[in-house]
Amino acid sequence: MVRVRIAPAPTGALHVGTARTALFNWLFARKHGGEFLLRIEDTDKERSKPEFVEQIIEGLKWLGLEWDEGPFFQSERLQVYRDEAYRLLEEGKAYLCFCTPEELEERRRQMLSEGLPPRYDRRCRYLNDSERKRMLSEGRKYVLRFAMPTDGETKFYDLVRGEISVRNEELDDFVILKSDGTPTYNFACVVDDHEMRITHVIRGEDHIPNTPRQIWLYAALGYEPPQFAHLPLLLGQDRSKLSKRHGATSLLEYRDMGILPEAMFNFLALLGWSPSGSGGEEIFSRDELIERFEITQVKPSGAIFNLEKLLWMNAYYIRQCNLERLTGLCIPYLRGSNLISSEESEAELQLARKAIGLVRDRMKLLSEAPSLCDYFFKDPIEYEPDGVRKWLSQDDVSELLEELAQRIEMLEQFDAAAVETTLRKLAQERGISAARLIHPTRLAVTGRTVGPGLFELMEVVGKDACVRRLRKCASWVKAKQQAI
RNA sequence: GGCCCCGUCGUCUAGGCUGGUCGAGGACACCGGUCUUUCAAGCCGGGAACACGGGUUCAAAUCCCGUCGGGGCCA
Repeated sequence: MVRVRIAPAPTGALHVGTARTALFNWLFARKHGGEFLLRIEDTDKERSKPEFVEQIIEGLKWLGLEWDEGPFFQSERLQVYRDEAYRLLEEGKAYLCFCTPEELEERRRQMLSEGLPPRYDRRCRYLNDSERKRMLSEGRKYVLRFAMPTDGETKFYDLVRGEISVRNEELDDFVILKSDGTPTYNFACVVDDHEMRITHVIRGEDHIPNTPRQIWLYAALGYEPPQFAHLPLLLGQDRSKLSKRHGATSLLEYRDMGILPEAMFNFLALLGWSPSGSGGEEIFSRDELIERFEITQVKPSGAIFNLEKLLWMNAYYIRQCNLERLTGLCIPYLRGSNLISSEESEAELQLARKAIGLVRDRMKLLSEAPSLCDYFFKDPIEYEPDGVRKWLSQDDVSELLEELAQRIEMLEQFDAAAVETTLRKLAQERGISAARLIHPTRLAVTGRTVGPGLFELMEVVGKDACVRRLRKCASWVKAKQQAI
């Protein structure tokens, strides 16, 4: 039975890179009918915060990555790590180290100055019993260090990269239990992955250097090691690891700016992986991704997080989205811009639905909803300067708009078709192109030069508002011309 | 600095294991055209890449070696 996990530290918001790792684990589990677990690595008391745990959970749920077991908290398992660490001590596979941070720092500096790599010199590994007893009786603080083999080579097979090997002399005797009794990352990770019966460790490439150490821990503890797969890192524009200085890195930030979860899911799945022999398709449903996902097809090289492409994909999913759901998703943004009241009425909802239906093709982010459809909810307060220059500066505009207002006011049946007929007829009578009337009308009604088809838009805005706006614009133009 | 990983259009990638079908395919972005009341969307078209050098081979994006470049980890 395949069992995988995501093990974030709650020391910050859920990073999109972590989300991508979670996604690949989830796909792998679903693909193989296995289980996906959530483990919170909160042994760092100082930096771990409950609100980050909440955010991790919220983010994973938003993306639709439901876990089968957990969340487990490392902070609740400290005794387990201690027991295992002391077991290694008894078996002679770990030892007490009394070196103080200051001593270590000094020796490190010295090694560096001698041109040597700064590694722990293992002096406490060779302490004899009486020396050790003396240190203990002096009440000196100690850590537990793992006794690494000093020669030979460690090899492992990575599902993404193939064989990876390191000479053991490169690895020093790392700490497994700190002086305060808390475990280090590598140790807690191995103990947990074993106990949680993890079969495949799928994580970021930044963990490759940890893997050989962990493999030795598995051996020393008598555990069966899992398979490893190291995913390429998500990169910023400059090809360094994606971080805050590249812009938004938190999954929830993307949610808040109006990315749809299915767009993020699809996008993230295609960073570092794509279905083999794909004929250029980019849009995949969850089920298709599960079906086609193959961990061994993951590309080993880093992938730049390309916001442009995410936005394109999001726009695609917005266009595909069911209108009812899309409207619901836009409501908070409309409310935030005071376009609809906090307890919206049925009428407001209906208007929002129609407005969103007309502007959705132009929307890349849900957060654009207010700026795209504010004129459905309130009269424009100004006109786009470019539009004014182009379409509202002719001498006859004021009169044309006034005339159109009058004719529209007379309409008994006010809908897109009627407005179109009325407008085109007026243009024809005056011997001008329809465009010469359409553009000023758009400006008058929406304040903008761009937007949905004018006639459908006017139908939604409504007769009274259209007439009022046309007249208001007509007099605005007149006043402006007289002022010159 | 040491170790490890990586290197196909600007970006995400297909192809690489199993060399010839690759005169390198798709997508985003960009440019042009089309549709059209505008902007989008759609459709059609365009420019744009196998990091470099050396092998192996009849034949290399694909296999081998080296160089360069980038990144990660440790400090």
